[in-house]
Order: sequence, then C-alpha cells, then structure tokens
Amino acid sequence: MDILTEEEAIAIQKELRQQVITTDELPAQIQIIAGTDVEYDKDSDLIAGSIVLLDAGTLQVIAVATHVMEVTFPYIPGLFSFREMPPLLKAWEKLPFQPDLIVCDSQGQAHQRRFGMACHFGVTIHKPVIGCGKTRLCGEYHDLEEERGSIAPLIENGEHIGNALRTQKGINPVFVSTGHKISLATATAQVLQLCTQYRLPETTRLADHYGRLALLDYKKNV
DNA sequence: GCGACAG
DNA sequence: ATCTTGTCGC
Repeated sequence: MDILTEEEAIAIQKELRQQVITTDELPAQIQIIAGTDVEYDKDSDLIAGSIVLLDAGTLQVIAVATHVMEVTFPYIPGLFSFREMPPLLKAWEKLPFQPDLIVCDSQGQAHQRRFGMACHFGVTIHKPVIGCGKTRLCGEYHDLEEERGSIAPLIENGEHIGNALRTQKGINPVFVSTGHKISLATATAQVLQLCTQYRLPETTRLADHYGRLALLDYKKNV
C-alpha cells in the first residue's frame, strides 16, 4: 500500500541530498527555536506530529502545532523520514509563524546516505535544522569523556558525520549532526545549550509532551 | 551469508 | 515507537 517503493525512496534521497547545506546559514541572533517529535499510538496506526516554538532566550513555549493522521510508510532504518515527515509537514503548515532554527529528534548527516530526516525536513522547508537522535544509526565513536559537554566524533568510512555529545555527566550521549544550513560545530553547541536539565534538549522534550497530548485529545474526540 | 539497524 | 516499577549502583 506504500506510495513509494523502497528503491524509489532511496533514489529520492540521493537526489535531494545534493541540496543539503552543511555550513552556517542561519541568523546571527536566534530568536525562535523549534523542536519536533512524532508520537505513536500503541493500539492503532495513528501518529501525531508535533512542533513547538520556544523563545530561544528563555526556552518558554510560544506556540504549538500538531497533526494526527495514520502512518503511510513502514519503519525502515534509513528511510525514516518517509514515515515521520508527513505529520510534521502538516503541523508545520499550522504554525502561526516560522522559527529561526529547528531541532529534529533523529539523525541528519549521520545516516548511511548522509540524508537523515533532519536533512530531508530542512531541504523541504528551506530552514536551518539540527539532527539530534537518542540512539546511533551508523558510524562509530570512541573515548567519550563522562563530563557534560564532552564530544566524540561519529565516524563512518573516514567521514566525520556527526558527534556523540554527553549532555549530562555520566548519562548516555545524544547524537548530533547537521540537518541543513548549519555546521556540525554550531549544531553541537546549540544542542548542549538546550539540554539545561535533562539528557534531551528542551525542544525535543516539549515536542514529545505536546505530541502525546494531541494524540490523546484526538482519540478522545473521535 | 551474518549482524546492525534513527522512531 | 511500545511493553513498564521498583530497584541496583555510584
């Protein structure tokens, strides 16, 4: 029932990845920063895309947009964006205004074809996007120190595709990589700055929270 | 062929 | 993603 075959999706990735910009092309002053996440319903195929807009200085929530729909693509490692982007793009259209920078809860360049969801989302909406995943998809890293702020390069085939970043002392790292229009160094510094109290950036935590509420609310009103 | 494998 | 509370260890 998939609209696209696996081969077609891979061909699209190889085409679009040429549009990815891995250098800083973002405002000098970030005013509004966004977080995205997608929630899954455990007993149906409903998913909720969630985008939160935060004041970059205070990290207070300024706006939230969500969209609930049925999944349209299976989970295939490497083709994640084809599964989670549809609800996110719908939520994106519902935002009252656009953020200066977005943090996605998955990989960007730290992907087997250097085109994770953060890249796909970025080139689609033409905005700076950071990929920040909870677990590793590909690449290896070594010797990550225990201190908050410690960084170890994620390497695949000799390429530096991302960073393992320890956001809290003694806690498992997150995996940061360029999505679009931002350098790895800037992306890594931004993510650390967003992890004020927990392992994950506040953007991701808040998007997860509102996405979960949206899913519950949708099921209640059916 | 075998293992690994974002959410 | 989801199943899932208390518990073991620093």
